[in-house]
Amino acid sequence: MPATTIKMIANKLSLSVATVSKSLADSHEISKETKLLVLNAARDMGYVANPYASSLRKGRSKTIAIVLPEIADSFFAEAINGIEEVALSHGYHVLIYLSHESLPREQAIMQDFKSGRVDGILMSVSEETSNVEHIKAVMDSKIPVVFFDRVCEDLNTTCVVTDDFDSSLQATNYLVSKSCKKIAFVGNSVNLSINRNRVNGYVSALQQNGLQQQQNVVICGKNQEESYEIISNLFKSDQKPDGIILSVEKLTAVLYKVCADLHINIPDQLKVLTFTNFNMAQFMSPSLTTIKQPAFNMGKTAATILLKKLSHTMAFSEPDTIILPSEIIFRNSTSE
Amino acid sequence: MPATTIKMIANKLSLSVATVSKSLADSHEISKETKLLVLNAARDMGYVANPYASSLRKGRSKTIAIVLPEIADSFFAEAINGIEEVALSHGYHVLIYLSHESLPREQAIMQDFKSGRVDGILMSVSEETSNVEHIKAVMDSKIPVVFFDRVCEDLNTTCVVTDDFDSSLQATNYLVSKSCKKIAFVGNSVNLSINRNRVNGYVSALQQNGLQQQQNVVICGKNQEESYEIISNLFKSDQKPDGIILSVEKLTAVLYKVCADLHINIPDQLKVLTFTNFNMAQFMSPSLTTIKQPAFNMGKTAATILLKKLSHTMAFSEPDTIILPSEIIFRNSTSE
DNA sequence: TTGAAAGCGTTACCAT
DNA sequence: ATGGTAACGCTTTCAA
Repeated sequence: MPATTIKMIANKLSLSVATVSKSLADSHEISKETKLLVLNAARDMGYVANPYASSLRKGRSKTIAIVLPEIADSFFAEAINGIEEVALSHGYHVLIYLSHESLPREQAIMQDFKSGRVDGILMSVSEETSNVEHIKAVMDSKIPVVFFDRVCEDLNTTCVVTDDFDSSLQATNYLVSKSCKKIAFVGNSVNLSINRNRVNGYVSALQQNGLQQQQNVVICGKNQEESYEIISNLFKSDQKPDGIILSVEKLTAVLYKVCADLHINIPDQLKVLTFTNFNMAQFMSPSLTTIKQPAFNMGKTAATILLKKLSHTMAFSEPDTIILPSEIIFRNSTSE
Repeated sequence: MPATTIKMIANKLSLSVATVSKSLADSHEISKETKLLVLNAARDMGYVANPYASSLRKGRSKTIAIVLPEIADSFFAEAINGIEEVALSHGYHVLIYLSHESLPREQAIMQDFKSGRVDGILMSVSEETSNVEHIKAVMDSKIPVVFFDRVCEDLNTTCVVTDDFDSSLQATNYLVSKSCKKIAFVGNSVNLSINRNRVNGYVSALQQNGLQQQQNVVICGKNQEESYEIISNLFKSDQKPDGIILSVEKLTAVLYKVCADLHINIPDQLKVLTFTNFNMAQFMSPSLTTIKQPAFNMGKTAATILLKKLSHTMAFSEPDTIILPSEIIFRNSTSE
């Protein structure tokens, strides 16, 4: 059964394709009666417009892309939910691309976008993304990009972020108030502004408390095994921490495992908190103190802004940073 | 900067568009020298083919759709990973659609596919999907559908599932061996074959152990709050269970909360296990016994089969059921 | 080996 | 209010 086309409807009703097309678009040039006729025929014949013909002709696709480092992370999963909700309600389709934290992969993905496949892009950059030429190139070809969470601050477009510096500062201060003296910060490399902000918040808090000598920023490994080694070595050094801030959700499992294996009691010997959205944190053993990002809302906000740019009710590259607050949820991993 | 077209390359090289098009497609009709010329020019000019023009002309889009109930579930997130890997490596693009467990929404999504937007569909049906006409209609329009996890068995196409019946049976037997006498099964409505299989496995195990009188299948609510009520009422009835099998990842948090609130000790007073992929189960309190589906592999397998159908190396609607085994991981929530 | 031209299904301009 | 037709950028057939 081949798809119904405008031409087939036109033939059936002895109308021109132009008239049918305009009727379907609910143009005011067309009489009420004709419109009704066309709409009914279209319904009866199961007509659905060919999006490729339409996109080709109109020069836009009603499609946006989400480019993410990964998906098995509760933050990104929730963010996609928010994005999808907005996209759907505006009749947009969503293509998803995973960079898997690889710059070459991200570059290849962006290269494809020069084709005009998507009208706009929502993006959280990969861990390796220090060079941003591939992103700039796409923006130069007039395709708006809105960053969320992992942003490129120097790229002159809208960024939707959370208050990483403040959260990190507040979290560190909290650990200090719980009498931690040697607090380590474990995260990804500081390529990304998000990580720099978190590290800076941590460092500032240490300074405020005269603990700058104890500063200890640890970069985790490429995989769970490497991270396990790195973290477990932490406890064998003379820098042995009594508090840890994790900047990566996945490290939580690793750290809990290290502690189990080395018989380190949380929170007695070590206080732990994690940047994560993960809603079962409350049922972990011990329950995990978290800095919870407004993931759904960040996705929703970023998508709303992108669509606003696409509808030209907002300047193409209006640079702007929107900060949605995270929430620190205190649980047992930080209180004895 | 408008996108480069074949025509622009043709003009620059004083060649015809036909020649350029064939060169880019690496056709044997074209001489080595010309090809090289074209390829270099294309590279220099930053040419990327317009996918909409190409799709319109060729009648296929090199795009597939994933239709899912939700994304904030570790199973689906992992499955998407598997799908994306296969799609990418074959040059396919992935559109994502969330039904949010709503049949009307799923119907609207499927309706759109009649447009030819995608070449094929990977699908896990919504909770409400008892009527499957909308899916049949798409299949009738020659767009292959491959189901994974939440399948429609009577729809005459390939399904990728896990051994739900066996896992459920084995899990139930295990609880019996741990001296549970009143085992409840809490899940979604039995619309879906996946849920029926799990329930049937549970019932069979009860029968094998002469416990059929204690059969107790509970349908959870639409949201966390409703589920909380339903589950907490369970413990106030005379059917008060000493073992629970959860068929839905999200219910784990709810059940743990109920137990905390009602001061029910897991595993002493109640043994619990959950169908989930969730990799932090080992760090929950108590650590959670899980039936872990091969999510990544299921996604990968389903995608591979779909692409095989698309490349016509496999019959369009070759019905087949591929069963990948789940793994039961025994932890403290089921052993005192 | 290369090129001209038709056509994919739609939209939009210009007539009528 | 309706219709003819060109054009979007590409692929493919056929001719040179």
